[in-house]
Amino acid sequence: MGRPRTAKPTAPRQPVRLADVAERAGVGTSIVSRVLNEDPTASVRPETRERILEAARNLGYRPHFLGRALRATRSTTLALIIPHLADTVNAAILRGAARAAAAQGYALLVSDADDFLAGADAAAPLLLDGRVDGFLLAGGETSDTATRFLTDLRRSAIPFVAVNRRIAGVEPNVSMDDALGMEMLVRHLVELGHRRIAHIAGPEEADTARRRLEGYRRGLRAAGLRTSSSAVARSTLDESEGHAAMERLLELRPRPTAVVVWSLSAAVGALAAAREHGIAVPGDVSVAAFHDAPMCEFLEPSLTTVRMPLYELSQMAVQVLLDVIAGASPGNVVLDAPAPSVVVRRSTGPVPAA
Amino acid sequence: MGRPRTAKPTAPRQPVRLADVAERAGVGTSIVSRVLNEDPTASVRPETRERILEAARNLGYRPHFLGRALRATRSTTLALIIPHLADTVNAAILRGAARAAAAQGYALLVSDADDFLAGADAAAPLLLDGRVDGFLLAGGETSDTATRFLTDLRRSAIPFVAVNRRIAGVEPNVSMDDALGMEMLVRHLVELGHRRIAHIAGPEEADTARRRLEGYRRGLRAAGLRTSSSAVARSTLDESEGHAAMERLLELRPRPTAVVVWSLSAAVGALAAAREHGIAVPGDVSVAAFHDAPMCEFLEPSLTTVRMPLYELSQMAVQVLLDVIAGASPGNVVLDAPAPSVVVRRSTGPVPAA
DNA sequence: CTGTTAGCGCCTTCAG
DNA sequence: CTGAAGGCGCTAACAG
Repeated sequence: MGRPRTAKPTAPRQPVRLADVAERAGVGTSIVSRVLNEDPTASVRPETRERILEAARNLGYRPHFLGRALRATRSTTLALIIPHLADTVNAAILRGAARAAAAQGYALLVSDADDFLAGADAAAPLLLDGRVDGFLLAGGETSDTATRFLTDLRRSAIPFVAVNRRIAGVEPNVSMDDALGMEMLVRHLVELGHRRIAHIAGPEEADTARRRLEGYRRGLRAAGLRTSSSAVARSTLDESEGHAAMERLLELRPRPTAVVVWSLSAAVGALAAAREHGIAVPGDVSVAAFHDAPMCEFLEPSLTTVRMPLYELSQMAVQVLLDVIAGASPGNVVLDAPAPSVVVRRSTGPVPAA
Repeated sequence: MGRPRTAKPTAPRQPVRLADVAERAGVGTSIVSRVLNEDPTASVRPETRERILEAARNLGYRPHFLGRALRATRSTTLALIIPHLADTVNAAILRGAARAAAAQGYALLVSDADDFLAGADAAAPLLLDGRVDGFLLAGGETSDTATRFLTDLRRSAIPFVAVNRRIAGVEPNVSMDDALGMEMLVRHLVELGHRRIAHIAGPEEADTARRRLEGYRRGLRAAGLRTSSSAVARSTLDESEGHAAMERLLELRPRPTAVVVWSLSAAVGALAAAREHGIAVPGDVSVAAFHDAPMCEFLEPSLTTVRMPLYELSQMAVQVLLDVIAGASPGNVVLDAPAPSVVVRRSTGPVPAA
């Protein structure tokens, strides 16, 4: 009776369903549901409860995700849209988010921002149909497709949180004090006696890049240095662009005695450029970079950086997103702990004598 | 009538459902479904079809994922379990998988292997309940929890594919010829005249490490070098371990004139170790690493590597997984295109005179 | 204390 | 050519 149809090749789709447990325990499905979900409002005779639990155990029952999600109109799934997964920084964000989400019982869908937003027609719909309870938007770039996606997203009323990205009208967001981090790096150099401090900045469109540039300028002003004396070269995350930017800065006369770089990867390129041109680091020019990683210790020379609380950032973003999903309307969050810290290594030193 | 209950704070859960479209078009839900899904078996009066399409457009209808998935008992979702997301190699796998999955209309769930397998009690159940159509298992490590998870997985009959990981009984898997890549690296060094070629190998438990070690030995044998003369130091993916391993190798007498390293990150540490000990690369010792990345160009010295088809690997893995889901039983796949290629940079050179 | 019932949103026979 | 109805697996309201 349970499953007729002699031996048709059609296997039961779900090995064991709630109803199977109920039948086995000789009760109705609803108590089974309540017992298994530990519904506190329901009181069940200990004996029945035991029978149910045992039946479930024997049958190896596991609630079917889709059935439950459909019923609850909640998918317990979050999506992270993130660019440049190969970059350490973004990898850290992904890892933090995955962990935080898992800790709260949520699964995490990942989509490459470039693909996702570029092929907005193909990928985006995938996620916009109740598949996901909320979005984490990482990455600082603004593009047409990104904006279009945001419009869709807002219209769809799916909660979202921007991570490390402050864009007018995109709220809430969770970010760090990038400006402060950069300012601290500048201060470190100022304390070493540097006055001509240049900056390899990121693309204008990246708001993290803008905030770091601002921190750089603030650092100069705080030291009483005219920002007009500042030298800024643009780069992307690519090592090769950092390399090219550094070459431009090294041609300036008078030459800067220190360079702060907006990203680790660009700094790797910058170090190489100095080397190739016979410029000693830190003998002739000091170099410092934004964001820390294990690798920094092993570069030549080892690289002074400012370490930012990336992991906490991403944990916090998940938390805020879950709050939004729960109905809260938190404002923007700027993480202030742990504070950025300068990790001094060999790439920065006193101003050269000359 | 459509939605009574005056103005209760309960908003309609789904903005617009199939039924809404049907009502608007003045038809039944079933034709709407067929039209929207372009069911070829159904013939619909062009006029009705038009009315339906227009209604859907006007209302901004989008099929609800959970409803559809429940009905189809398919979630069009894949999960990737992957370790060390911060590592370039794994980032590449993730990216390839995300892209390939998206291209096929699948979403990709990501879970950190360490967390996932460690907290098998917490995270794993999340994915084992119809939430996911198949698993991609990346990473070469074998651990108790990993094995336990595999057992669960097999029992649950959810399709899976191992990526870049060959473990007895875990099939199908999609992998590359790591041994060949390593052998090519050794051959490159042999052609430069090296005879004392050492190896910084990965952990015994990592099967990629084992295969690379095997390739290293094969390379020596092919050159008529006694593998007994080989020197192998163990390391992990950490730069610091690569550093330590290199120091051990540099103490050997006679000292090796070349070192091939099982991973990029370990090689970064190895380069630093040589530098610190005043050993010139490639003047005194040549260094070459497995796997390529943009960064390699900018290290000091720039690093000779072998480039492996990681992107293709991961694309292929998705394809194979989808085949399995579709009912095929493909065997193990070893990717042979594009073939590994040695990228010669400055870290390898002729044998030192002495 | 426990069972019945009514859907969540969709697709798909089966009738008309 | 189109509509009505049933059910994917689960939970929650309402009866007993």
